[in-house]
Amino acid sequence: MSRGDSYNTKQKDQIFNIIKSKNDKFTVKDIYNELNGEIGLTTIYRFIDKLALDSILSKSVDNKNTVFYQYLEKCNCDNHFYLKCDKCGILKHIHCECINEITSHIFNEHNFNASEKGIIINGICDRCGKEV
Amino acid sequence: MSRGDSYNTKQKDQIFNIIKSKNDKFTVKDIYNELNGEIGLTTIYRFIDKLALDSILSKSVDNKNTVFYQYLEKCNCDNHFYLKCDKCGILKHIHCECINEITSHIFNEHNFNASEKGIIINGICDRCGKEV
DNA sequence: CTAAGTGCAAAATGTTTGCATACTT
DNA sequence: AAGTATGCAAACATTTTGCACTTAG
Repeated sequence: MSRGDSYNTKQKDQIFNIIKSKNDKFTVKDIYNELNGEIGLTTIYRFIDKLALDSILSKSVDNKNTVFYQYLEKCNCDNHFYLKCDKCGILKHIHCECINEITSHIFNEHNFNASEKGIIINGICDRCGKEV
Repeated sequence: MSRGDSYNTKQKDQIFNIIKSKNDKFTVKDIYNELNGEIGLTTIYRFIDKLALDSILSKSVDNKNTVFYQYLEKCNCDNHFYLKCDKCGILKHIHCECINEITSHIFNEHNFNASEKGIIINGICDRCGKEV
């Protein structure tokens, strides 16, 4: 299981299992709490940092300066991308052919490789759009 | 000049002028330093927070947990969007008709309003793609 | 056996808050 | 005059580091 680390440990497995179980955003503290302090904060920081660096997690800040993460599930298909809400930060996983056109246009015309970690398009999600 | 604040002050003007002069990302400290401590850190935090909340600035964290901002210049044209590099965080302002198709597709088919603050598409920029 | 990972306590950093003062309208 | 904004110092929270110890390969 390539996760950017070299040795497999009980701690990494536990942390990764919790992460996989989340389809919403979470913080380092969330993981720590869910483990009832079984695993040291430092370890969680170190491991999550790696996952984010490997683009297995996305990393953001909200307006209260809370740093949060979200699991980017790798799926087999190539035709997928994410919609990310500027307000609540949620990431929505979308399957659609349309992404191929977008990607190649942007690559050819604008010299930008948008495909590496999956495209994330920012905006305002359904739910937040209804508020205010 | 609508900037999400109510009273106009010398400090806000000074801060906003510096921000407008930057076409690259910056941190709160950067602004503070550029002012040689003329304006208190607290004031800068408070004002920049508002600008970010009003989507006049984009806000992100890098892998070293440094929070940085970038000025989202409003231009008159509707056909513009941003490409944001996942590595260096730079935001590139792009004019292209293509964005209209993308936006309306995503809105109609995926129920997501991507137009509110200008689309930001994440990926790997030209320069960073060549490194590694 | 060696390299890598863990976790504590301490240090460093970044951000927010309370409050008295000053400025805008 | 009333409502905001400022800036300092202090409080707070988050993240990183050093180090001795444990575990994986």
